Amino acid sequence: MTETPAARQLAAAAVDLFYRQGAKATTVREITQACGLTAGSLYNHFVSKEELLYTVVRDMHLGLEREVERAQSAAPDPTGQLIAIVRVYVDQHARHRKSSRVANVEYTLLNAERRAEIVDIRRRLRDRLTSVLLAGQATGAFDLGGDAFDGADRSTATLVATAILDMCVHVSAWFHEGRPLSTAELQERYVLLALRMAGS
Amino acid sequence: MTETPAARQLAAAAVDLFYRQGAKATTVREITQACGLTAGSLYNHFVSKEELLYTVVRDMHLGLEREVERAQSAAPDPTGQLIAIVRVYVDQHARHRKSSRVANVEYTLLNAERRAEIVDIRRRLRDRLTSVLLAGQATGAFDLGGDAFDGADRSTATLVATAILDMCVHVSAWFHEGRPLSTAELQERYVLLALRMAGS
DNA sequence: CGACTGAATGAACGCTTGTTTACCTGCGCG
DNA sequence: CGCGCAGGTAAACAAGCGTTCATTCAGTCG
Repeated sequence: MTETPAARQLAAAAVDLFYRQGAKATTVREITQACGLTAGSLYNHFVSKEELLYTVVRDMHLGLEREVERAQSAAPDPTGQLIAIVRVYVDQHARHRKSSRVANVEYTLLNAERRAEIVDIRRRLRDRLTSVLLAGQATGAFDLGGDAFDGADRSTATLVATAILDMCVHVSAWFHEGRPLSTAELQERYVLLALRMAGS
Repeated sequence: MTETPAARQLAAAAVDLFYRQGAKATTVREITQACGLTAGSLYNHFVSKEELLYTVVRDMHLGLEREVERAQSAAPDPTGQLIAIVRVYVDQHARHRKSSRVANVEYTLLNAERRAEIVDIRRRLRDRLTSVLLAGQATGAFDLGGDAFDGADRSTATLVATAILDMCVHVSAWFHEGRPLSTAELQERYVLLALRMAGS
């Protein structure tokens, strides 16, 4: 129920307002007014305000997952995959700062079914990094610092994965291009931090 | 305008609801109903709903700052101070999960003046860790991994401080005592991660 | 040309919101 | 003992909310 230019413009205006005020604090009238329309017009393009929020949140999560898959599959070993995943996360959350922030903060306001779908994508993304960390630990490329004699501790790997992703995701809360870092510089610094966290 | 038991009870109910639904999505009637009161009663204890949110957010931030100061001043050197700060952050965000999450997410909804006050506390907290990292780099205890020949790069230290705090703050989004980690175990794991990030 | 369609409109809907008001009540204290 | 008052109530308030609706209008196509 999307894909027309008008729908895209409404979604873009919504992202901007959601980012600045929060989704619940943003009214349908504000969104449509930003596009030079009146309130009722929104319902020619979205069945409800919640569906509009849903498409924004879902598109961002699916886009992120797609980029992560692409980058990871091009990397040869766990170290390269960790680097690739961190680069994609930082890039997405820095370059699409507003939609990323909205997606990460406001998805909790979706109804149970839709929220479950988003939570599932987020779990898949985290599990993907967890597996990379475990693979690297198995080859000796990483040292996750769990209890020494417990070779492949998945809960330790999950914890490190969570910490790495939390750090990357939060970039969307404060980053501004070129103040004082470029996106590329930020990527390289965060790659270094992630490698250190993994004990590389 | 706070400090009576009734005001505290209202604040506690508000934290719980804000945590689950967001502050803007929570109504005055829901908050008072949770305390067995009617809507009007809230105004015997708070001048507005926004002031209630403000006291919740401010109390959490001031409490965190107080604990950080206390822990840091008891530590002898930069390494000990970094460990102390991370322990406090993890402890507070794990043990007071709901109020921490509300404070970190919903402070953006406050009016300009109050938001500026909160942003200031957050900046002070981050600057404190930045200084610890710089001190540790000066003594050779840390290696922050900035450009090698630029001995005391404050922007690099700020970036590492931001990454460490973001990781700790986000604990409030997912932690549940004993699943599978206790607060104490989580503290030690995050201390290890932070030390690695600082190049200790 | 004339029928059809997608999209915008403005008015209205019913409901909920935060807040105010006028009134009531029970407890502590001079 | 009776008075004051902190703290409760129900009811009302205007404003604002998301959403619906009948209608209009501009293109498109056979």
